[in-house]
Amino acid sequence: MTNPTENWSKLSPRQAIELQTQMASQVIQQDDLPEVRTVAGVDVGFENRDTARAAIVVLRLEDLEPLDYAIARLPVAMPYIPGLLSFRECPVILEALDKLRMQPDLLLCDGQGIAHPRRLGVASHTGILTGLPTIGVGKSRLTGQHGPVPDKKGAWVPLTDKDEVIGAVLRTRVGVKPLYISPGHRVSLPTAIHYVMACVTRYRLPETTRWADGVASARGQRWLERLRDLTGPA
DNA sequence: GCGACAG
DNA sequence: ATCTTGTCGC
Repeated sequence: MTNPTENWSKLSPRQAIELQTQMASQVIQQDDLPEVRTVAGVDVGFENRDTARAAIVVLRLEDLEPLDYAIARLPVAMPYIPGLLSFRECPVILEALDKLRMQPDLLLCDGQGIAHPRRLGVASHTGILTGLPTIGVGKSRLTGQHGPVPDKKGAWVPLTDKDEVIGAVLRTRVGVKPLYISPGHRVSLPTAIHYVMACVTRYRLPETTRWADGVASARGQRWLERLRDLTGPA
């Protein structure tokens, strides 16, 4: 009854776009976050055409060990339209966040933050809705342009739109496609890059995303067993 | 009008 | 996102 997303399914694409433009003005692109002790990753998977499943896993930043997790399922209310992803995924993401026993200091989302046509990708939108500091971690580009990224771990080049820097294209591992990092909410670009790299070990994706991906995906049972083991049930 | 287009 | 096994390469 107080869920800000409950009427989204009635929005036309044009109304959704208008709402994005409006909400984008609330995004804070500067650092405004507490001392980060825990980082969470969130991902949304689809069990079928009309059921979304969100998985969130909270890790201790220090050693990247899982501390808590939550899973939520919800009927899909909107189709996938490039640029309007958050209207499809935010409802179930909020549901999963509610179930967590421990709120994270920072949240890494699949997809873009401000690297979006109206500067309100799913990470920024989630940040505005929850107040949490967020970072967008995209596996591919939505908008913006960039030059070649040096093939060295940690190397990055700016992602720009006109004269504005909207993110970074970051090489998290040699020999693989780079990631598209952008501030979601209450985090600057340098800080976003910093924390993403702090969560990267030997894989392309940060551990936060790897855990969330594993659990949200169809073959998530395997990951769940490990989680229950490390964090306890629920 | 013609492409591009997160998950 | 999802449908899906093996396979090429560092």
